[in-house]
Amino acid sequence: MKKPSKKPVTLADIAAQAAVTPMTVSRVINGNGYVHAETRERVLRVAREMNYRRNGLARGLKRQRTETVGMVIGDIANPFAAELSRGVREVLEEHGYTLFICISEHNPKEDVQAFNSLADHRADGIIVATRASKTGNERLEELIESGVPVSLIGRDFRHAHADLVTADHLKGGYEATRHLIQLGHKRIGFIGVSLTQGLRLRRFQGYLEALNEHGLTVDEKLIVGGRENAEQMPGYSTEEMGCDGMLKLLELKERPTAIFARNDFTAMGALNAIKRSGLRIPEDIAIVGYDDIPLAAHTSPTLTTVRQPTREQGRTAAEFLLGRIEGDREQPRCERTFQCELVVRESTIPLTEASVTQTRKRQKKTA
Amino acid sequence: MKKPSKKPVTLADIAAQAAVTPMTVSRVINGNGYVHAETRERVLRVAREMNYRRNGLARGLKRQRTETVGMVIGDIANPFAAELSRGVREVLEEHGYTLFICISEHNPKEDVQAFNSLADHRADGIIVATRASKTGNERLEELIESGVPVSLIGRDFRHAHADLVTADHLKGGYEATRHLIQLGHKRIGFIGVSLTQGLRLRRFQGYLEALNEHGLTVDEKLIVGGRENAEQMPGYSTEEMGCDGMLKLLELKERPTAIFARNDFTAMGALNAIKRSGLRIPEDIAIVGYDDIPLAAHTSPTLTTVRQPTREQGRTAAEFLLGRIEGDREQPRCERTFQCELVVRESTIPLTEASVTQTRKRQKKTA
DNA sequence: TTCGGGTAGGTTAACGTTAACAGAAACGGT
DNA sequence: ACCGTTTCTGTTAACGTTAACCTACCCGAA
Repeated sequence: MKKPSKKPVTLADIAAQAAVTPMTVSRVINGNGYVHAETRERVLRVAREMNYRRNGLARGLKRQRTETVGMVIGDIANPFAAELSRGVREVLEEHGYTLFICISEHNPKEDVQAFNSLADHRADGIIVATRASKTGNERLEELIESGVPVSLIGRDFRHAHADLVTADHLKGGYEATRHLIQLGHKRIGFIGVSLTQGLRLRRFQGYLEALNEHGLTVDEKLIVGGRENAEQMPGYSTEEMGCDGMLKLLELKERPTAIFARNDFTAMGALNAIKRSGLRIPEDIAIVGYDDIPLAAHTSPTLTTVRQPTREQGRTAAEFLLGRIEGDREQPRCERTFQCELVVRESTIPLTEASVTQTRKRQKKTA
Repeated sequence: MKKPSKKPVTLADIAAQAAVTPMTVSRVINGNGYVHAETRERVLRVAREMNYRRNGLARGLKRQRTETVGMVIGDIANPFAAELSRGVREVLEEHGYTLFICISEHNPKEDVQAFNSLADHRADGIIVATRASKTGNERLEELIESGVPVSLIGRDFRHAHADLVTADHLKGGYEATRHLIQLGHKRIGFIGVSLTQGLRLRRFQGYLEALNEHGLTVDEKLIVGGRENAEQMPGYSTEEMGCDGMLKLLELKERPTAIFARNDFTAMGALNAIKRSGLRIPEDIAIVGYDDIPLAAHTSPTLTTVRQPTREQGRTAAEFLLGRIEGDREQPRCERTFQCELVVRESTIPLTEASVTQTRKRQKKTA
């Protein structure tokens, strides 16, 4: 006896069928208040039979919270973002919240739209993992000030009432670079930023700092790959950036002996460009990536990279957010910075005199 | 004069401030009905000053639609899913709909939860891009029958009132395999399924069909990699599956001369396992992947693979869904199957007698 | 002058749920 | 027998928005 019901079943429908008031049904569904065992059974049976589903809109409207959290991500295909979202979900689920994800495609306009959508639909809080932008930050500030709980991950933006989770990429970049320096490298290229825009990228600052502290001069020709408008270019992937950037570096008269790439995808692009040119890794050129994506352990050679505790960052951001949602929304900012860890694999080995000479020979051949 | 307002601003607040009724404010905000130009300006000014944001819950409750679409994805880090979601978003945005994404982590239970969350929050429709499962399909059927518009992508499940978009993976798998056969390969391995479970995977069926049609026997020893419970194993990535599977194949007395991998990640895992063992690609072992993810053009050697029109699938699914939402929800199923395309790159070349002998020699050395 | 139609706005009542309160019955202790 | 407490259920009034209906004015045509 199934009806091809058009309108969804409401509490009132169940109430009528079970000969009680909607309020009683509500109590049964939510399991609060006193309801006689017999009544409860009857109501539950009817609800099941009618295939009842609560109306989250009405419920949210009345209760002034939706038990829903929104997360804004720049790029859905990024394993880093994926891992973050797993951490977030783990925590939210434990507390009965649902996660809805919005994608901004690294576009500030879409960023703002995502914030608005989530705010309009009254998500109880928002986790933001997109890169900072002027318009985005402005809108975010308004939201925070209007009382929406916000938790930021790795976004270069601070607000007294928005929590913040980051990893220490300055140190991460520093240690990656120092690792190469300690292996004997003096000409270390960086792929993935333009010199003008790159200063906002912490890991790049770390690179510069390491060079300076070890008395190496920064050679602008060794810094390649950041197209200013790369983010607007659809389909211009970061591995392409790594490949293109590396090719540029290989054309130099004085080639770098080591590469620090902005992230693992860029590193993999560079890695393949190097192989394609007939040079060997790590003997001819060493390479360090960033993020330690799963694939980094499965390239050949496997990739030395910098790992950040990604899932933990997601978990922490979610915990901060829940603290704000269920506690004092006006409480001062919680902030936590995670440490990164250099993971040494096969793509970096000490630079020996032998390999240097060998490189010179090859260079002549190629030229 | 900013107030640290706790409660969000409502139409009534604006109405009071602008000396009109909430209804008039509603008309201004939504731009329908007659409102005097002066009044409109005044209301808009007040709304802006008070930083008004419509309450999507109340609005949705009253209008019985939220202009929101949910999409359920198995794995957020998958470039294929990412591209799908881009296509979906493109279309939705044109029509003023917002996309919320739920992740099921390839877990049927989470799948059902995602369906429920979206239905409870009254998304106007749901796009499902997760793998079929018993519980998932059951719940989906209930939803569809209760009138929720549903559009499926590549899910092995049919319903008279749910639209369906797929690519012809049977043919894709067939052509990938035939390509290898035409290159002269006779021992072609498949990585990524267990024989028992694999029959549901269309591309694997295509593989079997191609072998049969060309008079090659299917050797069970050449089919590896599908752990029955791989999906429940957290952190067991598909590239790991490719690597492990390949290692198993390399141990065989009679090694395959070509590999067809379930997807590009698996192929990359296999590719690196082969390199690590000292064999060459494609001379010693040829390899074909599936999906044509961006990285496939940047491995070394670049990867021969099967491309499916991913973004188009997303777009079509979204168009079907909107047709159902804005048109007749009971209309018969729309169905569209896209064709796949073999993309030949460097990882496959003709198998020559020379390379066969060479392989034999190497095999002796290794052994 | 009357009438039709466009313009400008207000009034009412829902959408589905639940917080808050209220009434009544049942129970246990003195 | 009486009173306080626990159990069970019902009533009312919101939450914020908008569809539907209604009133009133103004303007030009008949």
